[in-house]
Amino acid sequence: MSAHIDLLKKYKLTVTPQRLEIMSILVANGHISIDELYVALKVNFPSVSLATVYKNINLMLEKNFLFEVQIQNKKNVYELVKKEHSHVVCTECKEVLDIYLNTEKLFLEVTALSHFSLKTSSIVFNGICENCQKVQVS
Amino acid sequence: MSAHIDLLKKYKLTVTPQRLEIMSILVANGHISIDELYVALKVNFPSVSLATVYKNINLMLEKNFLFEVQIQNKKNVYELVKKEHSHVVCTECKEVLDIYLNTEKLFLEVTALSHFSLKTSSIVFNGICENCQKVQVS
DNA sequence: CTGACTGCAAACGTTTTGCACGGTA
DNA sequence: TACCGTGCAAAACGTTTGCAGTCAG
Repeated sequence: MSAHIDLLKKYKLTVTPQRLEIMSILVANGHISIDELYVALKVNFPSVSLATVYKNINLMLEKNFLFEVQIQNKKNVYELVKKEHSHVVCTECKEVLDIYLNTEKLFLEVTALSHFSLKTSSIVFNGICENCQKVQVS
Repeated sequence: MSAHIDLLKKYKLTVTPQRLEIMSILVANGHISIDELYVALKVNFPSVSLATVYKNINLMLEKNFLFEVQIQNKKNVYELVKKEHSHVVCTECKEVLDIYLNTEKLFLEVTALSHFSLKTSSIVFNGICENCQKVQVS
């Protein structure tokens, strides 16, 4: 897809087949861990190395092309940078959901309390998703 | 301090000199990384091993005696479990501040949007603290 | 053609493990 | 005394690095 090519160029990243595949996998999955990405990449690039995955992830993080989400009791996951948002994680099945909150008031409150000049936030809620709630009842 | 002894017992942790010292360090520092804790422990226990630090931290996390705070571009820090709260981190000097927010409305909003049964939240704000703001201006 | 990316293997830092010894209850 | 914790050394694990060959621009 040429949209992927344009996006890579916009972020000053050389276009390689591996990178395009990484992008497709990210778009398809939303969030993905290093391991999962490596396994998924192997489908079409059987000889890809883990070093390549790490090098790309790190480069993409530096260029602010990717965002890293840290989750309790779970490996970090990575997603394409988009509008700032929060995450909800199921402690049972580990599913990660994007959630768009209006954090304006929260930022004001924290600024007033801390006197920090705030830049970003990392907000993760932990709970049990609808599906896993049903499983527990039955 | 016997309060520390009682607290360890409450969490079903055997009382040892090393653990009491870990608690004192935690109380004195608020939040601390593994390395910092190891260095601080060595002051009074020069022969303490890093393995002991890890074993204690992991045990205390399991017993919900300690809480792990994950911070972007910084090593994890650990704190004694207390009332749920959020954190503000200075991206310059890496200072970590506790902050008590009323997150009730936020929980309701997220519940409505996600249909998760929420348990906990992990909220970290990143910005520049008062001191570092002054430094930048001058 | 030049610089950047890939894949491999080795190196590195962090965390975990097994074991013998010593301390706690 | 029986169990648990400590310290040491080795092992395991995840991540990074250097290099030679290849690809992108």
